[in-house]
Amino acid sequence: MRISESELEVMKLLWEKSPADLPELIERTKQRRDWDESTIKTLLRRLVGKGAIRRTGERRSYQYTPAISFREYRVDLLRHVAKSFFGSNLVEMFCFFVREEKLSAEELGELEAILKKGSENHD
Amino acid sequence: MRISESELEVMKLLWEKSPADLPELIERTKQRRDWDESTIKTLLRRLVGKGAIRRTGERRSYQYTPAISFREYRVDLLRHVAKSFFGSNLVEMFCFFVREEKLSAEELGELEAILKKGSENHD
DNA sequence: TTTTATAGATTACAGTTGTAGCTTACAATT
DNA sequence: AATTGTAAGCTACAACTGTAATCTATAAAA
Repeated sequence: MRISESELEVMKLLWEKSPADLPELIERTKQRRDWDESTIKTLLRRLVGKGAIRRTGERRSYQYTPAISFREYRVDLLRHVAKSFFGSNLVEMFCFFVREEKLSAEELGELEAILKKGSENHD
Repeated sequence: MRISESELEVMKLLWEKSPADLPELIERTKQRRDWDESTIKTLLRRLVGKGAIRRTGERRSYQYTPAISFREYRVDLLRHVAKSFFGSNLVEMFCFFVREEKLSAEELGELEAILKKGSENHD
């Protein structure tokens, strides 16, 4: 189930806060994109069609909720990237990142701390 | 300059080895995708049009070469993902990854080593 | 009860993508 | 010189995307 760029914008609104109804989504969209209301309606409809969001409640006041969580989505996305561009090798992807992104000393420190905490959960 | 999924397949061939000419690309594509030769020609044409690959040499034996390196492409991609899904916060993206991917102890060790080496380049 | 505002449905339309067929020009072969 | 194989060019066409206008039904307002 592929979610397009524009559709993602709507998903993000819902991930930030849901359920939400149309007026609310229209309102919150205005803060970031200059879309006509129709556009939002179309995107909602397509997302419901794709099964990416669920619609509940009564006609005229439907509530929209994401059907996949932000967490899931991000996990899948990173896995896809890892698979598609790093031969599924997560470590390689990390290395690449550290190497290319020239993280600051603080950032590197933070990461080390994270890793340390991570290892504690193992033997 | 957006490169589509199918186009990426062709880019990957070229990133692995280039310059390459059409017969070679057709041959190498057969190993992974069941595409008609026409499809490859179309994708090449579109990629040249988009400026993603360069064409040199004589008509009838053009050589194709990527115009962006694999490295650049991956950097841009990861930055895009970081920006679009982690508020541009690379560290957060890493954390998420470490947290969600349940890396093995060895992998975590590797990463720590990498980070350590990374910090050495800083003061 | 009539009017009005509007959520949601339907239709639109150009650009992109996935996938491929048909045409042309020319280098190599006969 | 005639034939042929095939890069490269041109055309095709349906599905998906980005973006929106128009229509319809109904809850709220007057």
